[in-house]
This record gives sequence, C-alpha cells and structure tokens, in this order.
Amino acid sequence: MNAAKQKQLSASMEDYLEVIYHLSGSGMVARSKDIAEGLGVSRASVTGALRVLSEKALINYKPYGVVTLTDRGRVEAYKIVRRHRVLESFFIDILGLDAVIAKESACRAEHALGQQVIGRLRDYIEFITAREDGDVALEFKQFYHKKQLPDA
Amino acid sequence: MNAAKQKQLSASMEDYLEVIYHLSGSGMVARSKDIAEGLGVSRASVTGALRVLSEKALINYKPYGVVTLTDRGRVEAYKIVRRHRVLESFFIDILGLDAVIAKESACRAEHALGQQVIGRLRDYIEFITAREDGDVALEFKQFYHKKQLPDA
DNA sequence: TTGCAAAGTTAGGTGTTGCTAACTATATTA
DNA sequence: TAATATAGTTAGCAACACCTAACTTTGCAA
Repeated sequence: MNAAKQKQLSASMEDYLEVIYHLSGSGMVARSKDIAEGLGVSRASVTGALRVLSEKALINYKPYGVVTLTDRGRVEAYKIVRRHRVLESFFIDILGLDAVIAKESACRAEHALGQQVIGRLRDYIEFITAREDGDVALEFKQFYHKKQLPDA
Repeated sequence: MNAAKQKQLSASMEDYLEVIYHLSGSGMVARSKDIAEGLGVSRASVTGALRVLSEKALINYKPYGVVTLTDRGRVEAYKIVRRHRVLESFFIDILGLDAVIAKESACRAEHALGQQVIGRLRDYIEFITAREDGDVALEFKQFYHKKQLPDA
C-alpha cells in the first residue's frame, strides 16, 4: 500500500501521461521538449510532472534520462486514451460535430467522466452505428441542419 | 472593459455560482453556511469565493450581508444550470444511467463542455425523444441489458 | 576534442483553491 | 437586555500547477 501509488491522478497528470503514451507509441522516445509542446506548457513544468509520475511508478525517469512508461503507466495511460477516443467518436459520429471541437471537448471532458459513463457511451455508439433499422446518425444530421437554416 | 469582469469563470467559481442560483431560486436567500454545505467546503472558503464573485460583479455581497445574484450573475448562473440539465438529461434519458451517477457526472462535465457541444446535445435529445419511428432509447435499454447478462 | 546550441533542471515566484483555528458579528432566548 | 449559540470573517498555511530566468548537462559539428 505505497502511498504514492494509490491516489488517483489529477487531470493534469492524466494529460502528461496521455501525451507520453502518444509520443512513445509512435516509435519515438518521449522527450521533455515534445511533452512540453504537446501540452503547451514550459519545459520546467514538464520536469516537475515527470518527477511526480515517476514517484507514482507510472514512468521510468531519471534526470537527463529517457522517459518510458512502466507497465502500470501504460495501463493507466491507455485507460485515458480510451476515454478520449470514446468521447471524440461520440462527438463526431453521433453528434456530427466538427473534428477540432470534438477533439478539444474530448480532451477536457475525458477527466470528468468515469468508467460507467464512458462504458455506456461506448455501448451507445456501437448500438447506433450497428443498428439496421434506419441510419439515426444521418437522420439527426438532417434534423439539425434543418434546424439551423433560416426560417425563410 | 473592466478587467475583473471579462475573464471567464473557473470551474470552482461556476460551482459556487450554481449553488447560489439554486439556493436563491427556492425562495431562500443564499446563506454562506448553505453554500458551504452544498459544495462540501468550509465556510472560510465560501467567504473567499464570495469576494471573488463580488469583484466580478456576479453577486451582491458585503461582509455579514445577504448574498444575491446580480443580473449578470443570474445570466451566467443560468448558463451553467442549463449545461448541467442538458448533460443530466442526456445521461438519464438517452444513456439510461442511474440518476445519482448522472447528476455527479453532469456536475463534473458541465465545466468542460462549451455551448457548441451542449447545444448539439440538446438537439440530439430532442431529436431522439421526439422521433416517431421507433423508440431508440428503449431499444438501447434492451441492448445494453442484454449485453450485461452473463453468457449462460 | 572542444566549443556551442539545444535540451533539461533548479530555484524562486504567482495564482487558485482549499484548510484550520481563532476571532467578530448577529440572532435567539431566557 | 444579557448570555450564549450560530454564522461569518480573518489570518496563516499547504498543495497544485503553472511560470521565468539562470544554470547544467548532453550531443553534434567544425
């Protein structure tokens, strides 16, 4: 029951972990500078975050060293990425929102919604897109397009 | 262009404003103690928040005085309440989630989603519930209930 | 190989949001 | 109206998440 390990991550730390996941996923090693750019924070802030994530045993990190995810870190990061993906998919595929808005909104909402909501949302997307009896997403697109038109 | 007025509210301040809205809505005057209880924070924290909201001209407040919303405050508060309601309705009426989970999730997500997302979500709820051609919400309920059953 | 630019860290500071403890003001009620 | 309980405030502190400026380390190129 190591104290550093058990408390759940802040939204901020989730963001760091998510970026590290994406950077190390694409072949690259996660470099401090890229993390900073990815999140729009200073390099100094990244150093602080890396220390925290390292204390929580989510990343392997030593000053001036390379950053990699631990097994636990990868699991945690993937949970966040999955939440993000479900939300983004919902915003785009069900609500028909613009891709940029969808991504930004997913980034902010992914920290606020628990597994119960995300899981149900995933089911909902599956249900609507797999549904044989009429294309609900398309119908909705027509619905809100009509709504937005001027009355004339 | 008063500096205090233009910056947008933090999630915290939105929460305070929302509680004040609800308290003053139900006939009562918003009392510091009730705000504290409503948000689960100390009375001292409430005092600090009231000062901030007062500086932003969202509430009328003087030490030891009564708290009321200004016109601008009521408008801002109502925006937040509306976001909350749309989310809660979506979670309950579309996703079929438990009322408690729905309320908690709406409380957290209401600060993360902008008017574009909320507006589209409102349209979606309207579209699905008003739709003549089959009850999608009910079908989905059956869908995820079946999903959750053990395989045997 | 040395010498410089880029990357990373440290030190110190700010703003936000919360806390507790101790104080003051207000309201109740005996 | 005076005592006392309740409500509200102040002061002081802590955690978090960020910043800039100055420093150190690293790696590449001449």
